[in-house]
This record gives sequence, C-alpha cells and structure tokens, in this order.
Amino acid sequence: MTVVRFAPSPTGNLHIGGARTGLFNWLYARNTKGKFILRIEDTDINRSRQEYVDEILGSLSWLGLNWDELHFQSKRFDLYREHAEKLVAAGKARREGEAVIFDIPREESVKIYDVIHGEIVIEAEHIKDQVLLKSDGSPTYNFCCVIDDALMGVTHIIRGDDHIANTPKQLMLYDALGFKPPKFAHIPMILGEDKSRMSKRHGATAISDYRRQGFLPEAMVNYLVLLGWNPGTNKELFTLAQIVKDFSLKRVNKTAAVFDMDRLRWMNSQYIKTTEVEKLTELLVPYLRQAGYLGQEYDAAWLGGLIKLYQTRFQTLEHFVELTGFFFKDAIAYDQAAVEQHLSAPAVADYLAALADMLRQTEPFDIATIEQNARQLVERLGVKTGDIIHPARVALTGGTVSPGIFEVMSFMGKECCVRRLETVVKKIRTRTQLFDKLEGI
RNA sequence: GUCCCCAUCGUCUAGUCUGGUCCAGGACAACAGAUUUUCGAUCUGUCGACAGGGGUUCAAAUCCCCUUGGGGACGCCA
Repeated sequence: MTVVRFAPSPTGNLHIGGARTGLFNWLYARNTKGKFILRIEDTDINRSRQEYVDEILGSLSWLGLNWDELHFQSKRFDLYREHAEKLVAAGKARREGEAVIFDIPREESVKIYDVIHGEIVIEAEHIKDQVLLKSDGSPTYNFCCVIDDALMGVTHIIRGDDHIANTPKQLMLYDALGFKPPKFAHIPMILGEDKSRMSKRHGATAISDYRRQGFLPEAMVNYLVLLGWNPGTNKELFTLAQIVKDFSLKRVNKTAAVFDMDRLRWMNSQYIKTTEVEKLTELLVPYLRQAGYLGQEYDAAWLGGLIKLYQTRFQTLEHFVELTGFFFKDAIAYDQAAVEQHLSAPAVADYLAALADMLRQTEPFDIATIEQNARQLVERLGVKTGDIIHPARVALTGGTVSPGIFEVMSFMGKECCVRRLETVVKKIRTRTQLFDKLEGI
C-alpha cells in the first residue's frame, strides 16, 4: 500500500504552494487507494503556534483533503533522541555538548532516483555534517523527517523541489539508521508574478485569504492541480473525483509555475456558473450579512432570483457583494462621470419623472410588465429607448453598469425605484449644477 | 561563492521518454467582430512561443554538448 504524507510546519498559514503539495499527496494516496498522513512538524517550539495548526487543518478540510492519520512531531521527541543515541553508539554521529551531529560519510556520492526528475547525483563533499539534536536537546527537521517517514511506512515523499538539496542528507540518514528509503517525487514550485518565490509581497498567499475572498474550494483545487499537472487532454474543468481518477505523478511537470490570479478568477467564475442557486445563497448570505445588507430574516426567493440574475457576472463571493450593493443600501454613491453623461440633458428630469409615474402605476411589478409599460412610455414621449434607460440606470444604480434595467427595477421594488427616481428628478430641477451632491438618495 | 533544478505564446500548458502526422494544439489575459438598453455572459476571429549556438540525423520543439537566462539550496528554521 502506498503511504504518503503532507508535513507542514505550523509557523504560518497554509499557503498556495503548501496546499498544492498537500493536494498532490492527497491525490496520489486516493488514486492508489493508499494512506494520506498529515504530520505537523512543530519541532521549533518557539515559532510553532496552535492557531496555525488550526488554520492549516481548517484550510485542508475546506479544500476537501481529508487525512487518515494526524501526528505531531512535538509528541515524538523521545523517539528522535533514542535514534540519535543509536547513531552515537554506532559511531555514526558525535556528541557536542547536548547536541548530536551526524558525520556525513565523506567518501560517498549520493544518487537520488526522483520519480519526476530522474537521477540526481550529489557529491558528499558538498554536504555539511548535520545537526541531529540541537543544544537544547530538540531534534532538527532532516532528522525527524527521516525517522517519521521510515517509522510511519511512507512509501512516496512528494514535496516541493526546494527540498532536493535535503534529499541526499536524508538518504544518508536512512542508510545510517538501516531504513529502506522511500521514493521521492519533487514537484515544481509555484512562483509569484515576478518569477520569484511566492511571498506576502505578491499579495494573498494563504488559502484562508482566498476562502475569505469567496473562492470556491472546488475552483481552488481545480486551479491548483493544473499548476504542474494535466491529464494530457484539453479538458480543464474537473470534479475532485475525476482528478483522483486521472491523477498520476508521471504527468507532473518539472517546471515552476507562475501563479495567475486572472486564471483563478476565471476558474472560480466557471464554478459559480454551475453551482445551484440554493448553494450559492447559502454561501453568499454570510457575506451579505457582514456587509450589513442582510438581517437574520431575508426573502430567500428574492435573493435567489438576484443571485441567478448575477450568476454569470460575479467571479467571487465578495465580488457579488460589490456588484449588488445598490440593491441593499439606502444611500448609493453616484459615479460622477455617469451623472454628467446621462443626467445632464435638460429633458432628463421630465423623462425620469414620467418613468416614475409609470412605475407607480405598474402592476404587477414584474419584469415583463415593467418592460411593456416602459416601451409604451418611450413611444408616447417620442424618444429613443436609450434616452430613458440610460438615465434610469444611473438614477437607480449610481452607475452605468448593471444587468438589464427592467430586471433591476423589478428586483429593486416599486417603492425604491420611484423614490430614487423622484429624488433624482428633484435634485436635477432644483440644483441643476450640483450633480456631485447626488448622494444619499 | 559552491552545489542542484529548470527552459514551448505575457501566463497555465499539450507535444519531448518512443525524432517525421507540429510552418507547434488548447486555456487565461489582450484585442476585434457578432449579440445587447449599458456591463457581463456567450459565439466567432486576431495577436502571440519551441532562449541562443553547435552537433547527431535523410529529418530535431523532440537526442547530445556549450552558452545564456530563471529558480532553489547551502541554519542548532522547516
């Protein structure tokens, strides 16, 4: 049985690169019906924090990466010390005070047979002797890693290729300890836009940041897996189950990939489009509440309709909140350029006043009826449709961008539409030069 | 500085192992057109790459070498 592990250290959040490493391990385990071990590498007591453990576990769960075993290295110190003693006793390591140092066998060169890279040879002369136990008695990464992987029966180590340089050291430890080494698969790194290692200055790096912004876990996983792997077809959108079925280490790239936010957003919009409205509602409600747009009670049918109206227009859950603000807020902000472009013609006030009257008498206040009445109004006034629609859009939404205006009116409700239109009319008529004060309607 | 990894459109990539079907395919982005009451979505199209140089071969994106470029590692961090 294949056994893999993902071994994050709780000194920070689960970031994009770590998540992808975890994902590849998980996929490999599920594809081969093997075991996926989650091992928290918290040997650095000073930098490890419980909140990061929680954050990492939370992010992995959110992505849907369930683990079969969970271990903490901080609970295994005795085990590491025991093995260090053995190495000292065997003359393969030496004591320096409390510390134990591994003597790298000098005469050897180390060959790594990497599943992705093939053979990599490193001469022993380039490797320094390795600290196994620090002066405070705590074990080091390379040492714990080897002991745990060996004792936990890990068959494949899938990790970032920034670990290639650690591999010969670990291989020598496997040999010294008498353990059978696992197979290694070093996957390419994920880079920032400037092709350097992803870091905070590249923007959001934590999975939880993306979750907060309203990316869907399915989209995140789909995007991440395509960074360094593909099924060899032109297909790009997969369910997790499909990826599990198709995944193989053989099709993993060697080349580092640049993280592309545009593509992630596109990917997310693909999933939003195909997610049921009920599910989207459930996801969106907390965001709307946080924005103060929704109370405990809300009209689910109305909100569902609004979500449907916007389903092809929003790329993240936060984006939906941004786009639909004018449906929820009492005071909307008017875009200055839009006001000048569409509300400055002398006749506009009359048109909007007529529109407000018409809307007041429209019953039922549904899309078809509103449109029908609006078309009649346009005819009666002898104007072009756009002469009414564009000013109306600015008056009702504050800007020039929205879904179809009749849909907007219907969802906004008669009372709100009439109020906004009449307020704008009044402002135009009384304060012709003061369009910039058109706030708080 | 030393060692290691990598190298196809701006980005993610297919093709490289098993050379010919590739004057290099798909997707994101960009741009243009269609559609539309605006935007978006959608459809159609355009732009756009085998880093350079040597080999090997009848034939090279594919194999070999060098150069260049990029990345990573050289912690009593993980």
